[in-house]
Parts: sequence; structure tokens; C-alpha cells
Amino acid sequence: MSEKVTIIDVARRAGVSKGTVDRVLHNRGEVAAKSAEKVRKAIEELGFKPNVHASLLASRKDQIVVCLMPEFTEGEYWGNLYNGFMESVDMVAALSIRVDIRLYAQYDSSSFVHVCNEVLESRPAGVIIVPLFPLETMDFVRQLKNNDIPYMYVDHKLQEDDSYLAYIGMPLYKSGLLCAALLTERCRPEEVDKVAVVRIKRDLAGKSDPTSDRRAGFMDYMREHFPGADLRTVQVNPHDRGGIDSTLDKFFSGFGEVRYIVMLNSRINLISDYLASHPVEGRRVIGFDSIPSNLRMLDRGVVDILIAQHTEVQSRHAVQCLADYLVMKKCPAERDTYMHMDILTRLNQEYY
Amino acid sequence: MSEKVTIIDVARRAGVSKGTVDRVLHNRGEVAAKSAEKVRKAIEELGFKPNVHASLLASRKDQIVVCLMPEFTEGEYWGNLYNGFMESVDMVAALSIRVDIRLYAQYDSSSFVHVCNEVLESRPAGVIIVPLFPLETMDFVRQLKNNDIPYMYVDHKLQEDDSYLAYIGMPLYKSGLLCAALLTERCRPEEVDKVAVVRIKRDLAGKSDPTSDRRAGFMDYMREHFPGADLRTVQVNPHDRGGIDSTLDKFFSGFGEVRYIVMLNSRINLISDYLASHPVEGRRVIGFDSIPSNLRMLDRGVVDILIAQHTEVQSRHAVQCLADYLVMKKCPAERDTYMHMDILTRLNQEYY
DNA sequence: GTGAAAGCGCTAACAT
DNA sequence: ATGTTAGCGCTTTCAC
Repeated sequence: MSEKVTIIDVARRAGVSKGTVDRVLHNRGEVAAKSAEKVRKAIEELGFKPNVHASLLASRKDQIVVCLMPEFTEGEYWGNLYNGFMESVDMVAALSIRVDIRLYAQYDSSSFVHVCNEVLESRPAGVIIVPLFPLETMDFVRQLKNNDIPYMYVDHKLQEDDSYLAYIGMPLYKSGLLCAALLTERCRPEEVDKVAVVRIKRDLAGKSDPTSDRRAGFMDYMREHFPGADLRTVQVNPHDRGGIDSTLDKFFSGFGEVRYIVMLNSRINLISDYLASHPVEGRRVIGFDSIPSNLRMLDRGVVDILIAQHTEVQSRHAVQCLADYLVMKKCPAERDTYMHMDILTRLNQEYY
Repeated sequence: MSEKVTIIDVARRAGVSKGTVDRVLHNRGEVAAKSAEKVRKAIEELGFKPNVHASLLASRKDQIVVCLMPEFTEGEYWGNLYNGFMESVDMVAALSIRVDIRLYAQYDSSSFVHVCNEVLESRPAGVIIVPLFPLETMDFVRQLKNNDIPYMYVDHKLQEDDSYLAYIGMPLYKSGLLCAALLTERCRPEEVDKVAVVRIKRDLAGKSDPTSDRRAGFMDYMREHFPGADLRTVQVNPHDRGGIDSTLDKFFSGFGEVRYIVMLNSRINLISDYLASHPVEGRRVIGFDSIPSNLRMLDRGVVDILIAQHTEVQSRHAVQCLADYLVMKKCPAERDTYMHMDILTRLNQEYY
């Protein structure tokens, strides 16, 4: 109806053949500068838009989009991201794009490097990275750049890098502010006496701490609004579930009755049992991320609030975005897309 | 790679020609029962999946999806829905689907009927309805059904109808529960003495009250948890902005100092000025929907919480869904899709 | 009822 | 450097 302009029209108008038009369309060279110019002009004047279907039909090669993300076990945070990638498979299949999800070991940078090399060898049309190891990632994206392979970040990005196509994630610092504000909502300064921040022991170096920005936001808010609060940190070991209870027992017996507890990562479920067996009147507990075990804690009333976002929307959107770029060279509206943070309580978590 | 099976393969296997295969594919009759059967068997055995691009290329007709929704003025609730429809235009353009948004007057059922007739005449491939007038809508969908035109509901649906392809919206009753729970969070029963429910005057009958389910949820929660609360309703007239202040003045002077105020529709902005000029210590105000004027009230501290959802996601998703159905006959996973309700406060509304 | 054949708009290999 | 041509997989006349 609207689009009746084909490459034939363009060719005629430019006084060349389809072949030439196609060449400049995909700038695969072999074209005299002046005919290229004529073609471009004709395209412009006619408002020519290539027909995606014809194009995809004729060039019967699928493009491959690689999604590179950490391995995970059932119910972990990364699972949601993974689901988003899976959901996108069908959506872009119609554009002849294959989605190839590659996982690397969360605690092993050499595994990451290994997978990166495999990815490069598979000559993907584009890559989506959920990065954990800054140095190794830097290396990888440099190679992608050299090979003219567009890539995006999801969840985290590298500050030092400026060649990425787009980034989608949560505003981490602000999520820390939000957490602090929700924790202390409607509280008078003197009420907020003791605050416990539970962290997990990190065994490996070389891995960026995903929660450091968030912690900064949290701390800044607390310092500003509740300078008198006694903030203490306790570290639990995720690999020693049995030991967590005693760690916390020791910590809280030294600290006293604490009514403000947060965990700034997705692992609040680790202290679920402890909280359940040590109820405190008027206590507020806030955690992050809508993984199943955390959601269950909302229902049980062990956690009051989860700050989350639709992680699977992020990853799905990323693939869609990259697909659009690959097929029609459409760049995303905003290079850095920050997603809205959701406040989940027992009452509104149901359809999340 | 995976899909190497074409209709030619199917034709060969079934011992017929491409033409016949195509006929059974789109069941346009003119096929002997037994050859049809053979073809179906061949398709099954070969796992044949038609190539969307080839199909769309060959049949160079765009399909039209009509989105039927209320007219609105800048900044109204419906604007978000509209934006979602607009966003979907590009997404499905690649599938040769044109999105045609038709607006009807919010307060005029005859306008609705008129637009419906136009829609029917344009012979759309599918329709998405945001209904306001139950009776007239019932009539319309009956005609759609007669014409084998698939349709979906967004935002609201008709209880009596059972022929729709899918529905996407908010769980209204539950949103009322949530509202009540947030309003009274951490409150002792005796604290919640007086509650004001602000409504808007409805001038027209024949129009379903979109908030009645929500109000039921709200009331049920209050009755159960705060049976002693004095709940009163006041009606303001949206068409007489100037009169709102005095209406409220009168109401509240007869009621006393009220610390719990809700409005169960998107029009909380109507009472924005009154609230700002009549501050009450410890007051909680809750409204619905993330339209700009409401969001501003969060920022100003006039409203504490908005219960919202990404309306534009709903409408966008609906189009996508219908498109998938039209192109590849893929039915939505859930016929009724309830969207998550978001809790918006001053702190997390920014990227919404 | 069914098959043959002519495209749809574009790509890519092959001539020139 | 450029034109020509044979498809890609499916739809749609049009004969038979």
C-alpha cells in the first residue's frame, strides 16, 4: 500500500541495475563512487525501504545472536535473565535470527575466556553480554569491535567501554537509595537505632562486586537521614548453609534486637530460616530480586519488601533490540536504558 | 538449518502439487477429502513449518489490525494505552501487518457504534478492543464472530463474552485489596478511624463503571480488617474543576480530619490542589495509574502511593499477540493475562 | 479437484 | 565496475 518502491524502481531511477543497488545497499564495495552516489540519491528521493521478507527469503542464512551469561542453578537470579533470552527466541525467529545462549562458570574467569573464544569462532552477527569479569570482558569486547560485531550489555556494563551498542539494566545506586528509604519509611530518626546489613562472603577476587554501587546508595541515604543509626555488617557464607544460623546468632547476640535488616543482593533467601525462627516485633526486612525463594519469603511474611525488576524483560528486550539493529539497522532510542524498579510486597507479587 | 522442509517436500510426499498443499494449508476448500488427509499426514510427518517470509512476500497484502479505544486528551489515562499501540506499529510492520488505531468518544455510545461499523467495513484481519459500553460492545463482538474476525480485549473485558481470543488487563478486585492494604499498612485497627473515598460524578448511564470491581476489593478488605472504620464517599465533578475545592471543603468539614484518602480511578490529580492546600499530619493518600499529572503528585508529596501498571506494555503486547496469531496461528499462552500491579512512590517512579 | 506457471522483492553467483 | 540471471518458499491465477 504505502511501500511500493522496490530496488527495481531505485535501479531505474539511478540508471543502474538491481545488482548495483544491492551492492550499495549492503556496501559490499565494487561500485564506482559516482554510481553509488546516484543510487543513494535515488533511494533517498524515492523513500525506498527494503522489504525484509524478500531479503530474508533470498539470503537464506540465519544470523546468530549470542547471549553470553553466567551459569546458574534452578531458582537463582540469573534464571530470570535466561528465561528472557529463551522467550526472545521465537520473537526473532521470524527475522531469521537464531539465538544462541552460552553460559560461563560464575566463579571461573578462565571459563569465561574459553566461552568467549568459542563465541568469536562461531562468527555471530551480534552478541549480548551479561558480564561478571571486567578485565576479561574488556578483552572480549575489544575483539568484537575489531571484528565489527555489535554487542550490548545487560544487567551490568563496563564503565571503561564506549563501543557498545546499548545497555539495559537497573540503576544500581538508586536502588540502594530506594532500599534505604523503604526501610525507614515513616520512621522518626531516633527510631532507627540499629541496622543490619547482611552480605555474603565473596571467595573470589577479579570479579566485580555487583552490589557495591547499590551499597553506596544505601549508605549515603542512611548517613544523610539517619546519621545516628548504628549500621553493622555481617557476612554469611552461601557455601555453608549450616553455618549461617550460628553466624547470625553470634552477630545479633552481640548487637541486640535489630528491627532493620537488609540484604543488598538476591540472596536474602539464605537467611530465611533464621528470620523465621527469630521473629522480632515491628521488624522490617528488605531484599532484592524476584526469584522464587525470595517471593516465598514475602508470602511467609519473613521479608516485607523485595526490590525487583522484570529481569526477563531486560534480556528479552535486549535481543529484540539487537535483532532490529541487525535486520534494519535501527539503533535503540536510548543507548543506556535504565529499568524501573518494582516494589514487591506480599500483596502485589502474585502476577509478577 | 533446522527448517529445510518446504511445501515442495510436503507435496512430493503426499503425491500432490504445491497448489494443493497450499489449499489445505489455508483450508480454502476445493480439495478432495482424501488428498487433504494425505497432505496433513505429510505435514505432520515432515514437521513442516511454513516460511513466514516467503508467505508474506508472495501474498503481498498487508493485514490490518484495528485497535479500538476511547478518545482522550493529552495526559489522560488512555494516552498510555495509545502509546503502546503506537509502539507496536513498527514491531509488526515486519510481519506485513498494519495497525489502525480507531478512537471513539468516551461519553458517547453512538460514536462507539459508528466507529464499530466503520471497522467492520474495513474488513480487518483482527481487532483489539478497549471497551467502555458493554451492550454495544456485545453487539460488535457478535458481528466480529460472525465474520470470523478474531478479537482481543485490553484493559477490560466483557464477562458475558466467551469468544474472545485473549484478554490483557489488571486484576481489578485485587487492585482494590492492594490499595486498602497499602493504605492501612502497619496501622492498628483503632488508628484507622475515618477513611475518605473520592469518586467522580458519572454523567452517563450505559457505561460500565470501570472501578466497581476495584471498589468491591477495597471495601471487602476494609470491612474485614477495619470494621470499625468510618468510610465515607464524596463525589467530585471533573467537568467543574472550580467546584471541586468547595465540594471537598464541605465534605471534610462535616467529616473532620481524615488521614486516609483514596481515589480508585486515575483522576486523583483532580484533588491535587485541595490536598496540597490542606495538609494533614500523617495522612496517607493513594491513587491509581501512572499518568504524568499523577506522577507529579508523588514528587510533590501530595500523594504517597500510586498503584499502576505499564499500560503501554498491555496494549503493545496485545498487538504482538494478535499478530502472532494472524501470521502463525499461535495462540497466547494464557487466554486471560493479568498484569502485575506496580507500587509507585516518590522514590521509584523515575524510570517508569 | 488439481497441477502448472508466473511472480512477490531481493540476493548472490556468474558473466561481461 | 556493472549487468544478468537463477533462485529463495510460497501464493495465486488459470487451464485442464
